Amino acid sequence: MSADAVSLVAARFRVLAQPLRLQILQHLEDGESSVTAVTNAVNSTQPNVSKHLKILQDEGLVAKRQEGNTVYYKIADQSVFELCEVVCGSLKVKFSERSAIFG
Amino acid sequence: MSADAVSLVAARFRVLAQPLRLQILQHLEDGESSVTAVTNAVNSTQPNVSKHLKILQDEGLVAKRQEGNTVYYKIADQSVFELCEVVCGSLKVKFSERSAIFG
DNA sequence: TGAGCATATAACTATATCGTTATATTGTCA
DNA sequence: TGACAATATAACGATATAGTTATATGCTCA
Repeated sequence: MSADAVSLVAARFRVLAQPLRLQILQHLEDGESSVTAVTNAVNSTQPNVSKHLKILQDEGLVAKRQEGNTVYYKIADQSVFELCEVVCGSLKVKFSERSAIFG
Repeated sequence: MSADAVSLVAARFRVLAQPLRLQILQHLEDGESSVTAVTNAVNSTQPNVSKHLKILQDEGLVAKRQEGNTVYYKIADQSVFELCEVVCGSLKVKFSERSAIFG
């Protein structure tokens, strides 16, 4: 993998390296949702959620659709959930190994 | 996924969200390597590489072995490469879609 | 048209992270 | 033992990011 490719991969990971953004993605997994609905679901403020949604959109992970004056966001890239599953599997191993150290 | 789990998953992504750390992992994919060898391979400084290796080890992604006064690191979690492949596939789609916008 | 709602943006603060330089630690070997 | 080599740690400066508050934009409907 070239240095440029490595940077882009790192950038993708950085977008995912935020608990709130993961929560937003998790919420959107249930289907498209307005900004207000997302805000309530993740228990944050509207401007903060709006900013995070923009970051997710720039990365191509979500897409938006406007209807009247409300904007609906939805998942645009299912790979996110595949990534989370791989990480969860790895973390499960990691912590069970460390737990085993104490018998 | 619980809020605690989300935080741990985000932390894993954060560790991977660093070009230099990805380069280090990429180098270690070829087999175990001393700190000096890694330092040369990724073209950085010894203290910087040492610090990044510690972060990778704390996350369980690499393991170390000491022999004399040189320390050898190796990959301890192959899931890293699976993650990179998934991301690469996703980025390929993302950029080809954006490229298509311009015909 | 103008009031009100939904969303986006701007400005700011606080915190975290990267890389560097300097130094400590630990092991080898003459 | 003492000098040197390999690695780790400490301290620091610079940059980036998250969250907040305030405000702007844009749509709807009375």
